[in-house]
Amino acid sequence: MVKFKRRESINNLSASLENYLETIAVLKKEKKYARISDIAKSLDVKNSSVNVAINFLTENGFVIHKKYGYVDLTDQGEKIALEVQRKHSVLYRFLNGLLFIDSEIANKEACKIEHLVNEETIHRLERLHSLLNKYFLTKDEDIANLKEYLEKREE
Amino acid sequence: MVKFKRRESINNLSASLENYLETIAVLKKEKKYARISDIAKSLDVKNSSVNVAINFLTENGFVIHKKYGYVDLTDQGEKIALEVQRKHSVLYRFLNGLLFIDSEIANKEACKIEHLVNEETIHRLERLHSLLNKYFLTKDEDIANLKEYLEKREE
DNA sequence: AAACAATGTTAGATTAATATAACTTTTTTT
DNA sequence: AAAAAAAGTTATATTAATCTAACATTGTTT
Repeated sequence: MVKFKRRESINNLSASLENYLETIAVLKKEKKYARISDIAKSLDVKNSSVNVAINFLTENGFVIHKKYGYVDLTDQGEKIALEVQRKHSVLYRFLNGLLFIDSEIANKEACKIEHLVNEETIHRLERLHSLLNKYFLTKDEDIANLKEYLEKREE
Repeated sequence: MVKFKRRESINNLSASLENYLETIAVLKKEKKYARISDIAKSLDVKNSSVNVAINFLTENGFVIHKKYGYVDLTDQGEKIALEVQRKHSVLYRFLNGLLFIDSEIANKEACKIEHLVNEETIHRLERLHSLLNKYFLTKDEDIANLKEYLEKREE
């Protein structure tokens, strides 16, 4: 059994630990609570792995968890979960809604990128997307043309 | 001493191993050859770490290296190095040249993202960038306006 | 060519993240 | 309420990637 330690990423948490927080937030929204096994199922890892991570997150003030009980986020944990969710959402919408990347792939890529880009980058990506939507993609025709252009390979 | 194994990422190589290949390609372009210690310096890791990685890459046909000699890429290794370099370049130009992210940060983010996005995503990002350059960012004024818009926080 | 410096290699240790397997607690079923 | 199932916990093992430290080889200087 190895203890987790803090690492890179904005809040000093590893991608893996950020994922645990994000997943707890999603589960809480979906079913009002998050159990160890729910988290394990969502992330496709074993209960024991979740346990180790949750112990670390508990000891460091990101989640609340007493033995055999539900897992909850502290304010600090929730703040990070929300930040990661926002990054995911902006990235997903950019990839799927503007670049027309297949939704499953867009989701997977967003999942990975969300842990390693700065908030400022996300902000500017979001601004670019909304600027284009507002001024250059007002008609269905514009959108169809963009899609066609992006998919083209030759030239 | 632990053996490397193949993992995710397009070509089935981990981000770390892709980085070694990319670095070798860069060094070869810069100084015509790549030594273990050059690679270590570039990646800010120790010689011994480079050695372990290079042994794995040699055994699996990505690089050529005999004891105490220079490191070279096989065709297979070079192919991957070029792909990663292309991803880096598209990502960097998008982040720095279109989103106006500070060049050092843009470079760091490109370095991380380059190992986990599909070629198709890179292609579309490049197409979007060149489309915008061609039709909507022809005057210096347009570019300045975009920069201002992207940086804005309110509203 | 001997001495020294630089570079490269190897073995073993460490870290983060995961898994397996045995065990405990809680929940559900009968 | 006893038995069975489900969920949670713990210890130990494994993997990728790195490090330290000892050692070997090569290159450079005198």
